[in-house]
Amino acid sequence: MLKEERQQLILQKVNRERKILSKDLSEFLKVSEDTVRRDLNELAGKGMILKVHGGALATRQKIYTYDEASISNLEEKKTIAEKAVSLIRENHVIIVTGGTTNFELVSMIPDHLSITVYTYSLSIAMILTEKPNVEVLFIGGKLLKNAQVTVGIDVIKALSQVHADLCFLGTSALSVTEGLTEINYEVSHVKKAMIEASDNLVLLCTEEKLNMVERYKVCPISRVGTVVTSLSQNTLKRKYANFLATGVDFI
Amino acid sequence: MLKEERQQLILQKVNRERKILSKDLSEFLKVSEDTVRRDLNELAGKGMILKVHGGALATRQKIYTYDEASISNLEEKKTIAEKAVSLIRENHVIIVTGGTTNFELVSMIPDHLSITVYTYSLSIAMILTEKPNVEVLFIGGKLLKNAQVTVGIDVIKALSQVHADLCFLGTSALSVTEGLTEINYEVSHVKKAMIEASDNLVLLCTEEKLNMVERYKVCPISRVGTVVTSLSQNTLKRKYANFLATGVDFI
DNA sequence: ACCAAAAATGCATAAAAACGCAGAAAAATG
DNA sequence: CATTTTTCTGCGTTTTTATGCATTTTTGGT
Repeated sequence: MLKEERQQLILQKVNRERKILSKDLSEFLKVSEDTVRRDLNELAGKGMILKVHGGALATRQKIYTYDEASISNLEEKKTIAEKAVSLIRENHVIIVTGGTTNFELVSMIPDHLSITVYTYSLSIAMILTEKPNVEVLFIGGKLLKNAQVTVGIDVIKALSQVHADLCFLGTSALSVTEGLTEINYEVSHVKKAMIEASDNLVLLCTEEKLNMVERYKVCPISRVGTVVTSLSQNTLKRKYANFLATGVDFI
Repeated sequence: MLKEERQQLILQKVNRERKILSKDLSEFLKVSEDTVRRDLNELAGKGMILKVHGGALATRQKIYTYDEASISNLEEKKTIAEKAVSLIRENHVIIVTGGTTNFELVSMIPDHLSITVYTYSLSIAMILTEKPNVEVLFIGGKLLKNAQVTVGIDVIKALSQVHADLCFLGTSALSVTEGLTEINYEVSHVKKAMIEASDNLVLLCTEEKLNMVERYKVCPISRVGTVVTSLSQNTLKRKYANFLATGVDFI
């Protein structure tokens, strides 16, 4: 690997994750920590990163992909993503919505895994360009500016032509009685279409979304195949027995 | 093999594979590494590649963020973008391809301007989410990972339903005899469809792309409405009279 | 203040680049 | 057409660069 190539990778990783350890870089790039340090020194010399003891920090503040430092409950979301990624099998066709939990999910897809991903989120698509064996199909339509996802009739029509094994939905709110609900009207329709297009529905759900209800209905809880949370089975039994009683698979 | 011929091959290979080793080039071209290095030095002198220890990298990198530091010929591109943005009128429907020059163009769209933009580039779409009065329609399809644009039959089909006032195309290569040509086969097809969908074709073209030819034909020069360069009319007359003779409007 | 981890330093080695040169080929010149 | 000049290319030599390892120094936490 060329030195500049390596430095580009470092820069990319630092800017994405806000911070990075020399040790991790050394392992990731398969070079000695010495070399990593030299690279970090050069990049820091150009002001492209901030070198600190043990690694480096990003200097750039404005980034368009998600900035992990600004994701709330990052650890919880990483736990969820880790569980969720284990549901994906070689050659699967999956649909992924937007949101920070799904962002962690696609970041964790291993390099060797060959799958096809449909998505309507710009940031998710960007991350996926780095996965060598993932075929990405972007669902076009009207761009919703705040969420950076496409919506509208074009999206629904495109989804009607799709057949996926799994659908990973970010969750706005989940309740036993109202099922899955959504803040945004247009997004609720797109999610319905995504569910229609998939054999199996997986919800990525942080604890704060449980027992919540939003304005627009997406689907009843019976339609959900699997809910992925960061909670242990014990905690679930203790605090969320009402969900377990619905028969939906919680992992 | 002619020197020029060899350098064309190098350029192609670098742009296609993003990086290349001198050693591999030497073997591939059946010349000494010395000669390869001399070629790389010449190309790097013209800013067409980035020469590094062990080989070379493409100057055209992925744009993840609005990181102006990594854009080559930034000033030239800003000049071009400034001229180009003045062609846009209130309520226009425009199509924009990818590339760094278009990136500058959309960045310069004033906040008050109400227009509709079709694009197939993730980075362009991301920038446009910041423009309050721009309606963005993203053209979905298979994602080309290095360029971060969508291609394929879905893109062509979607474009067949579009009617735009203006089409701003980034330019890979422009010559009087071969017209507009493109490095990537799939992109060449998408560009054809974009041209079909528009009343008026505008090329954003840095000087280094003039009198160059790539493998895949997009359209003859007669189909081009306006070419936007950073050059003055005087310079154009002096150095590029052959283009002016075609009757195409150069600004 | 002590200790483990991280960083700097010096050194060795291999790879790549630069340099100078020479011969062959191509282009220019009279 | 002959010959002079220029360009192109490869080779041997020297210089520079990149990288890892061993050793010493610094740092930050407890």
